[in-house]
Amino acid sequence: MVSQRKQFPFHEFEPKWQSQWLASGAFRAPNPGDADFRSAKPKFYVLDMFPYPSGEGLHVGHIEGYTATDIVARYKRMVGFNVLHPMGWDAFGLPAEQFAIKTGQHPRVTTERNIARFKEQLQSIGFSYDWAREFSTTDPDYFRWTQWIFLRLYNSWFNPVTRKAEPIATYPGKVADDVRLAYVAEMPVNWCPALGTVLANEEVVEGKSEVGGHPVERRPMRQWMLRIIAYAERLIDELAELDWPEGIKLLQRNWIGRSEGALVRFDLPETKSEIEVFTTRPDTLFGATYMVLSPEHPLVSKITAPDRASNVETYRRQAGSKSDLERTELTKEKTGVFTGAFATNPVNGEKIPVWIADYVLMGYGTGAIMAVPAHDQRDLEFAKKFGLEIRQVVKEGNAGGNAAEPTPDVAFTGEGIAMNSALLNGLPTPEAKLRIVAWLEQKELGRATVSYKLRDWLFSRQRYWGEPFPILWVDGRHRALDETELPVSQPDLEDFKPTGAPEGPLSKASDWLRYSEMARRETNTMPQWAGSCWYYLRFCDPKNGKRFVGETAESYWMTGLANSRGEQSRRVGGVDLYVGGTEHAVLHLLYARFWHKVLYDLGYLSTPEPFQRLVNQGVILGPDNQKMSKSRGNVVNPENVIAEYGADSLRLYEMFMGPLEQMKPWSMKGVEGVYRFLARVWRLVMEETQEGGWALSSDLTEVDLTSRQRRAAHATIKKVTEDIESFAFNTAVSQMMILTNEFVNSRPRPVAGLRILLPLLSPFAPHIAEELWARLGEKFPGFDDHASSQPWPIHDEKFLEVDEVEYGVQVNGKVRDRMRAKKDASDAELEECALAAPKAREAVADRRVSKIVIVRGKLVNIVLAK
RNA sequence: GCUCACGUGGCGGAACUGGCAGACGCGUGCGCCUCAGGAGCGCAUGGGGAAACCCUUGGAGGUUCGAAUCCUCUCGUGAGCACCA
Repeated sequence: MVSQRKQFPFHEFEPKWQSQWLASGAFRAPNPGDADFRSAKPKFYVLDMFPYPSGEGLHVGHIEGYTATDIVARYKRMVGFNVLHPMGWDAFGLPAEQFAIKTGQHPRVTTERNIARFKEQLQSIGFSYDWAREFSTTDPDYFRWTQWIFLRLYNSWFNPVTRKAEPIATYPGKVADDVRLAYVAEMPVNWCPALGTVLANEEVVEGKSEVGGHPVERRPMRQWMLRIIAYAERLIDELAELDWPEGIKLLQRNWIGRSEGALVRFDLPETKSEIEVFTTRPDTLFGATYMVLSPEHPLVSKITAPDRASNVETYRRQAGSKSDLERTELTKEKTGVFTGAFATNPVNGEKIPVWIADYVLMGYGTGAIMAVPAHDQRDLEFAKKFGLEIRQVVKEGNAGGNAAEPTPDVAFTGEGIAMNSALLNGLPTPEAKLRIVAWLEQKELGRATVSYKLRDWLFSRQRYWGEPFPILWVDGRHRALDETELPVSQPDLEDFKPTGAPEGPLSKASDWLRYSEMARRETNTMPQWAGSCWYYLRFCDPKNGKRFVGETAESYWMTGLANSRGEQSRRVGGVDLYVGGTEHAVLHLLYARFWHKVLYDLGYLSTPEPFQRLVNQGVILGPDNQKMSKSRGNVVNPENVIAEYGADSLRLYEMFMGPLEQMKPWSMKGVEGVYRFLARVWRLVMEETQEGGWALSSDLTEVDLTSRQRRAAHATIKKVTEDIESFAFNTAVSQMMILTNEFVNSRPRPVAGLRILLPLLSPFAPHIAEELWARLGEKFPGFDDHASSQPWPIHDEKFLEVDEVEYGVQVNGKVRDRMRAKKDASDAELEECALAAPKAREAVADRRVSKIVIVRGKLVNIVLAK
């Protein structure tokens, strides 16, 4: 295609301004202590979820969120804030490592190349980042502190009394290793043979790896874990204070999965053992007719009767070899085997059989349940299959109501009235729960408790391209390296292939591995999430060589938010605005909160939460309304859009498409639409010369705005300001279009209008705003400095007022006519005027008017009698 | 299955706290300008109807002087969870 002459020379001025901003350090954010730091200004920390620099380059989805934050950053600077708006790279991760395995090229090389490309692309869009704060999670100066934070976790425990992390030295018990926040455990984990590594629960989706979709199996292994469960309660409770979308809060709450219930002890006299179960329905204890242990339950071999041992062993082996996928797919039919053991139901002394079945999961509760088939669907299915007793102990309805016939296929799981339950009979479920728990506690057979779905965070990976653990192994015991030995860098390797064993690729570097005669290094590395758990802190003070973040910098940027009017708001967290996709709802956003709370508890931070306000951008679909993917061939490349329409058009279009949070399809026609708008703005100021160049328009004059223009201008100031504050960028753009259309045909064209429009436009389309501002400066005074360093315009309500308002005239709620009325017309005048409107009179005809509703400035509704 | 979110023209979407539905943009039609236009400018554009007028925010009810907005049910789409005891 022959390149068409562009409607305005963006390809000249966009790169020009980009390099000028870069050269002048226009968006540098001074820290407290710097010579140019202005302490009187309020601060604003606006952060993007930093990207993984993939080989694909920047995606239009990245740009949507980044444009939104850039608009806010630029706007906040113009209203007088110190703005921290940084960017960096989350560069440890699988793709670079897999590329290395294929090509033998060191991941560092690929990573550096990708970072360079990403950076160039971001700069070509004119984002106002303070590039002096840039870092990558793979920089030794950065991951040194990631390792340091790991040591804080390793050297801390969660004190249940204070509900806080404390240094391990304060632990009163004997075995510190039992309570460390970072600990080693031998347990069944998600092993992905294809990736040669284990994965966290959060990284496994429907039995497959989130990355690549490879099958994942369960396999017992020795792994590093982080004790995130200790924080489950605070992670739920403290969500309440955050300005996050309710949907994300809900996702986190559900993921953490708090449920209240009771622990109940069942004795097995024959083997002198006891089984503890968790139940949310202690009120149904009288209906417990059997028990089920998870196949992995440690008590299984102890209690199994000799004549059952081989059956049980076979079943355990089968269950153990099943992948998660198989185990969930085979859910239609319940399976299980009887252990031959009997337990005593503590409430009635009955002997009930103990089974094992894979529908009971070791990972939740105690790995054992009491089965109440009448009131639990799964127990019912199991009981029916194996012919176990079903006993109804709750009836539907209120006290005195009839007992519903137990249906054969559907268990009654709702609340109701206890029956067949001795001391509970006649009690409604909530009271029955309290009563039985009190009874159990008194007899020391059980107690009220809270259980969570959240598992501890599996924190080690068998990979090369990640942070090595600052840990040594001596005689089979782990020991922390001293802080002074950080960072621990990966050894150089020729071969990055996973070993397929828990040792991982680092074990191939024998020199590196051998720390001393006795000590060997830990060969696992940290998961990719480690680096993103605290990067927002490092941005406050990225060059600090003495501390992970300097205290002054941290307390300045992470506390003391003020809104645009300088008012302090209630706050708990540090980053004032955090924008990114929903895909991190239960991963990064949960992990980062956890680390942050630990560091806060240990006294390193000033706030208990990392992100005060979170906004999710919606997914951008391809033009065909499908998810963008290479295989569908519907991926929009931002570089092409910039070449064709310019960076300002790209930015503006992404904001104009629709609400930020919403999913929406791409449309090249839509890009052309905003491109035409920017061309119209350009021609407001410039006109074409005979020679085909551009010169200031001869229509431009220093005349007053007409009252209509002034009203439009002030309405635009108001709307754009409010819309930026409320993230309604699409309607802000609409309003600027309206204002521009007001000036298009005005001759002479008042320069004063541009003094308002260009600053409003500059956060959205900074290049054209700067260029036109500079061009106007050649002839008109007052256009000194830059558009982006202008104070934000302030609207004046008095210019918005009109003398006459158009009213809708309704009869019985239907618009029949319209009328004009003075803005301060009295109610009586409005009524009279409405009744006189011809079409309204026709609609009223000879019927009686019962009342007239007046909505000032809007409408008059004539209500007729029935 | 459970939980949550969302359904408005041919399309993306507007509509403050219940107050004139369809702003703005795309597309389309007609006209102007032009050597030319995938440029620009003007007018029109929810549907039906010649018109008066009627209909219209997924569907059905309800509350209200008045509902896209609130309530109940229902259908559809999307997301998350999924044997969680």
